[in-house]
Amino acid sequence: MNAAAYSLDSQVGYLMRKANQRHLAIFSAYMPEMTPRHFAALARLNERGPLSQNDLGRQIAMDAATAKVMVDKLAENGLVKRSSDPADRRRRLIGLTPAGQARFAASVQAAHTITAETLSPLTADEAAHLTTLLAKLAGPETTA
Amino acid sequence: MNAAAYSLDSQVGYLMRKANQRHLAIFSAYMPEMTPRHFAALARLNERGPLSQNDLGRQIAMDAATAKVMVDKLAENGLVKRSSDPADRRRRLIGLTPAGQARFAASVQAAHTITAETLSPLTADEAAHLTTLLAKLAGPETTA
DNA sequence: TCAAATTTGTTCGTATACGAATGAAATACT
DNA sequence: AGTATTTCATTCGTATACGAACAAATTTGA
Repeated sequence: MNAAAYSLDSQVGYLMRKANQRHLAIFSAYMPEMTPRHFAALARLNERGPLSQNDLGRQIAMDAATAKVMVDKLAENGLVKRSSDPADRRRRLIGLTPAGQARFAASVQAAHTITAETLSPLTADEAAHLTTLLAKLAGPETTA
Repeated sequence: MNAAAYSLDSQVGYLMRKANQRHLAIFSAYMPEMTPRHFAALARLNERGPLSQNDLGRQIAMDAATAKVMVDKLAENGLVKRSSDPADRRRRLIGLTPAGQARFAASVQAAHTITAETLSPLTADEAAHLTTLLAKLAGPETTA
């Protein structure tokens, strides 16, 4: 491997960083009041119902410390509420409030637009293929 | 668009975040002494020769403030040196030191391994296709 | 030639992510 | 039952990214 032969612009890692940057810019344009992670949390809670804080974190690929900060913020904004789990006193069950459900429902449209806009340089076939390939790269789905 | 129909696990943004997370873990396992951005800077400088600080930042997709911090650190580690541009007194030309060149040369192998490991869930054809698609998503190449 | 606009690099503030260490509670194992 | 291990949530420290505002230098255009 010759050092001169290394092409930064064709490395997956670099391309993912750039593609993700572009995506984040699109996201923030269409959904300025939330980050992708916040939206992911709402989506997951909407999909699966109340989860413990750590569980929620795992199911949207973030560690416990990060999840805590995020849940704090969502709770501040009234989108989520914590209740204690009678079966396990360590746990704090996180669930959507009505406001949280409403916010999620109101944002789904924008989320679809964001995905579409992000994928807009690709044909429909290419977009579908990319999604499939990324899913393989991303690893298992934490379906728990 | 029904809210219930929204599938987080098939959104490009979410998949890219997860894929990137996995990639970062691999990177840090094979090249613990550097971040992907630091390596990108070395690669770019190796490829194109000395660049002004802001230019370097643009060519590896980071803003001026971030580039400054990174260049400071690379300079601390002796991988890069700043010289003033006689033609433009605002500019600080950033170039690889011999140590920087050596570090880059010594890391190229690991970089290839990182890319290969990141792409390991895919066949060779799939990997090539993914790279092509990501390049389209990432936008233009700042070839300047 | 000279005023206006742009570019360069810097600093500051803010948001974000995560590893590691901790104490409390639950579970596993013997 | 009782000890060891694991899990939950929290806190602290550290690294990172970027927008915005700024002064100095350069370029543009009248």
